[in-house]
Parts: sequence; structure tokens; C-alpha cells
Amino acid sequence: MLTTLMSGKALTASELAAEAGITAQTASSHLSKLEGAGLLTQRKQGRHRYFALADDEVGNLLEAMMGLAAKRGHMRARTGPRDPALRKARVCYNHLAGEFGVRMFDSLAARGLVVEEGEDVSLTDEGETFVSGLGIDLPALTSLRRPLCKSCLDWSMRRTHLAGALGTALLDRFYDLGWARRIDGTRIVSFTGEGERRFLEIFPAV
Amino acid sequence: MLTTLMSGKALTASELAAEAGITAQTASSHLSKLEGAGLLTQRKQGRHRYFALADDEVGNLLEAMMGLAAKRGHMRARTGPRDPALRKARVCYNHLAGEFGVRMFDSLAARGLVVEEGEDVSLTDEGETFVSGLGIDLPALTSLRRPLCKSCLDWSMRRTHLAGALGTALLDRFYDLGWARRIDGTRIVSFTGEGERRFLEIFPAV
DNA sequence: TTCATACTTCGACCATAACCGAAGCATGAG
DNA sequence: CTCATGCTTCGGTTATGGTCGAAGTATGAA
Repeated sequence: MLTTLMSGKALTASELAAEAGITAQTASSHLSKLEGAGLLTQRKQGRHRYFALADDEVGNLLEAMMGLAAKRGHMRARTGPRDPALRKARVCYNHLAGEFGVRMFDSLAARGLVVEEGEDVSLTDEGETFVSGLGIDLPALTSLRRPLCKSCLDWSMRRTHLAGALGTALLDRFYDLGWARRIDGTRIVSFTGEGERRFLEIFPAV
Repeated sequence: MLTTLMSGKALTASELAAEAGITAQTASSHLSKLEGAGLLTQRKQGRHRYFALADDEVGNLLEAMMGLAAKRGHMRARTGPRDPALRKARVCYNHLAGEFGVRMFDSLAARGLVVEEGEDVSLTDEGETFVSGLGIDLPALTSLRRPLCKSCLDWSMRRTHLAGALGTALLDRFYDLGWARRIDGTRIVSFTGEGERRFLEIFPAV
């Protein structure tokens, strides 16, 4: 039920029970515990009770837990969000995840613009030129104490994507350029037709 | 046992059992499960088996989980070590934790010498002057790849203290100045009378 | 070799968690 | 009003996990 709610959408108790394959009674019991623990919020609306993750921090923790579980080979058969829009592109903390996030990272790595060494990721000289060309103010980013590049394991793809200050800056840049926007109340990053075209062009498949 | 291992030190099965207040058999059962799950690593050395967290990612996840739990008010009643000396000042990885660690961080933050932004911590210009005045070779630290400042959640105090290269350098400096020394075989940092006086003077309570 | 220590395995016990059927509320529709 | 729907509470069963005593294995010391 928690992973289902990671879509950011609020779902009713019945929907969550059906999703989890348990009866309404059992679901009700779990949901009340989760709400009591502060992990879920509940909103009554008519006869329905809509449940959602309490805040982003809960979603981030779930994603971190699933990321670690995936690396250790303990994932369930079904992984990642079912919603195709979420699988395609979503926010993870403040950077881009999903198929688009992984594609961007792979594309950068294949052209030698970033180098992955274990858990560390670094930007090469060519990479600096490249991201500057995208309109990223690199000196401003490096002046932050925050690590410029970090790797982050993608939940649905189980592949590395780009986190850190640069990951955040790139997603913000896509917003600024009007290529994509965050769908309110969800973790979905929705690309426009033109935005998607440009993104795929700039980050070619490897 | 996992929270105990967050100190970064490798501990034997018996030590972990004693710390958790369970028998050796029970501890053995849990440790083998945790190792099987890839959360712990084991190193045989003579008759002892030393256990440690498998990698930083595990520690980070534990920290995130405890952070969220603390925010939601679900921390266990008994937290931190029972030994008063350990509660007062101890090493966490290579930096100072316990009451003294938290006091140092609070004092630095209250005077605007460090700034905490979520999980990131940065040293201000005034902070740079301050730590240089303490005899820290700041240029040497910043040349390291390792992050200069990191926040670390204190187990017993449930409060932030200073980790990272600077956290390590400060503790080393206290050793050099003769203010404190590490008690062999323990995580206790023992301050001398004079050392404690100077420490409390330099890092006034907020 | 013999003994002590460190740890694991086995077997059993008990507390708890997950689960569902039945019944009970609450809400909206007719 | 009555009825259907969505959800919760209650009671009881089953499965699981945590726990320890007893016995077994490995290692180092005497």
C-alpha cells in the first residue's frame, strides 16, 4: 500500500486493499496503524477516506529503502510504480528519476561527460563545457558546499541516475526552459512535446 | 545492534549481544540474518567475529529512518549508551559525539559559524576564521575529496552534531592540544580538567 | 592433549502480527 | 424513511518472529 501511494495520488481504503490483495478489514487495520504512526494522512470525503503519504520525507525514505533493497537483491517481483507517467519521469528528492533520469545519466556517462567511480560521480572538463552550454551556472553550483554530483539508485529502473547539486540544477533548468513541469500533488514530471523532443535530442540513447 | 554499529566500529557478536541485552544465541540468529540480507559484513579474526555495517549506504538509511522516527515521536525510551562517560563525549566514526559533540555544533550554529540546511552543513566566512584560529589547516582539509562538513544525528542526544573532514580535524586538534584522549578499547573521549574548561569556554552553551 | 572461550545450531516456547468473517457505524441515494 | 456502499471494530484462528536452554563446533591457550 505504501509503494502504491508513492505515486503521490490519494487513494481510498478499498482501492488500497484491492491493490494489496487483502480484505477491507485487514487494510483498515494497517491503515489506521500507519496513520497513527504519522506515515499517512487521511482525508474524509463523503463515504470515502482518501489516504496519502504524510509528506515527501516518507516517500523519500521509502525510495531509499527500496533502492538499498534492490541493490541487495531483495526486491519483490513487481518493482517501481505502475503508473507509466511515473515510470517515465519523476522527481527523486529534487532531481530527475525514472526512465528519463536514467537515460540522461547513461547518455552523459557514455560520452565521457561524467565519470562514475563506485558511489562517486565526477564531472569531466568536457562535461563542464556541456552543462555550461545548457545554461547551468556551474561556478555558482561549485561554490555550494553540497556535492556537485552524486549517484542515486533508481527504484523502477534499478540503475544509476544523477543526483547532487548538478542533478537538481538540471531539473530546475528543464522547468525554466518550459520543457517540463511538476504535476501538483504527485511526483510526476510531465514533459511537453517539444520539451521531450529536445531532451531526447540532447541526451541521445547509448 | 544496528544503531550500535552506526559508530562505525566493528564489534564482536558478544559485544553486540550485551549491548542489545539479549543472549548470544539470539544475537547470533539476528546477525546471520542481517549478514544474509547484506546489511552487515563479517570478519573472522581468531575466535572473534567482528561485525560492521556493510557500507555507508546502510548507515545513511538507518540514520534517515531514525531521523523520521524521531520527528514522528517514535524513538525508543532507551537510547544511547548507558555509560555516563560515553554519553558525555565519544567518537562517532572519527568525530566527536555525545553531549560535547552536540554542544559544539549548537554553539557553532548559534554564532553563525556554520549553517545547517537540511542535511547539508556549510562553514561561513566567520566560521572559517574561527576554526583557523583554533589551529585547523583549512586549505589542507578542503583539498581532500571528503566533504568538509556533514551533519550526523547523535544517537543519545537525538540532535545534530558535526561530522565530515572538519569534524575529524577538530577532534584530532583536541587530542593534539592535550585536551582529551581516546580511552583504548572504548569509544569514550576523556577530557582533562583543563581541556574540558577550555572546550566549554570556546564552545559556550546557547 | 586438555581446557576455556567465542560463537552457532537445534528445538521448543510464547508473544505478537496478519488475517478474515461477522457485525456495527456512517454517509449518500432513492 | 429505507437501502446500498464504504469503512471500521470485534472476535478468533493461524503464521511468524523473538527468545532462550542445551548441545555442538571452532579457535586459541596452557
